[in-house]
Amino acid sequence: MPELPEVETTCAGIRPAILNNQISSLVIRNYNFRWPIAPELPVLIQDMKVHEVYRRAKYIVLLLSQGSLILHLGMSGSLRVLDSNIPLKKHDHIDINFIDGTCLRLNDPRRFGAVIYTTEPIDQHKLFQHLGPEPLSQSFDAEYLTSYCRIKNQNIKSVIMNAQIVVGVGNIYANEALFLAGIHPETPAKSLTTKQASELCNQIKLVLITAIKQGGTTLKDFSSPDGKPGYFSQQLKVYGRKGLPCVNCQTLLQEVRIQNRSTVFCAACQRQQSENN
DNA sequence: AACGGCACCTGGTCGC
DNA sequence: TGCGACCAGGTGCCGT
Repeated sequence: MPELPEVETTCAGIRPAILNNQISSLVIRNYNFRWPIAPELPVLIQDMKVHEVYRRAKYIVLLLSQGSLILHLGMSGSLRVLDSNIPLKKHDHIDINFIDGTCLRLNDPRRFGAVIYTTEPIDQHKLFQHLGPEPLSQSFDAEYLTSYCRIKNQNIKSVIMNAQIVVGVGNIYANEALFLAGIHPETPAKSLTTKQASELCNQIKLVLITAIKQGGTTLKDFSSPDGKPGYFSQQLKVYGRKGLPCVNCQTLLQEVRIQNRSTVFCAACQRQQSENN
């Protein structure tokens, strides 16, 4: 479910309810996430105040009075802000309760997500220290992307999905950005022209910004913390459209698997390059 | 060192 | 209708 725009939407949705709020209790109904949740976590964060709520890559970070709580939604996680007396749904595994009666409830059917407490500075945490720049930051630009393309023996899709190079570009938006930039996903990164890298960089930013404005992409059952769906799915041009006509040229869209992920493209609009730069 | 593939889970869909 | 096979938005880690 959640790629960067979904996490951003979630972050913005929960912030007003929990910023400067004080945690009264933590209820864990299932400890078995990607990494087992520390049994002492409720004691550790009880009575702490939330001083900041922000996103880094696809992680949501709650900066507390002491230390930070790191949340990751994995493939199927979602957070809702509600009253703590609202009945539980299936897979509601964790409640963070606040003194004003607010409850931040984590639902995650597949439990690929994570809940981690750390007292380290976030950037030094093991999960964060090798992360590349944010795609919407100025440090992610054509020159930067080109420099990585030159040294990687991989196709371009794998490069833009590599979190050490740039964070937050998941499968859906990788597919979309490559289509919008007119680049075949299997193009060797090394053969990208400067112009193509520049176009790709711009389209990655554009598609993410557009999706954030629309509240993310609703596939299956993603919804933001207030329960509203995202509307970006209506604008997907290639993802999930294998065999359907290209929105530009009507050529039937093809699918290949890259790193075992569904990769849909238009063979006419995204031609493999035969000549190098 | 760098890369490809696996693993972690549940649930939805598709074909028989 | 039922059952099994297969697929899904992420990503750290393992083996090669």
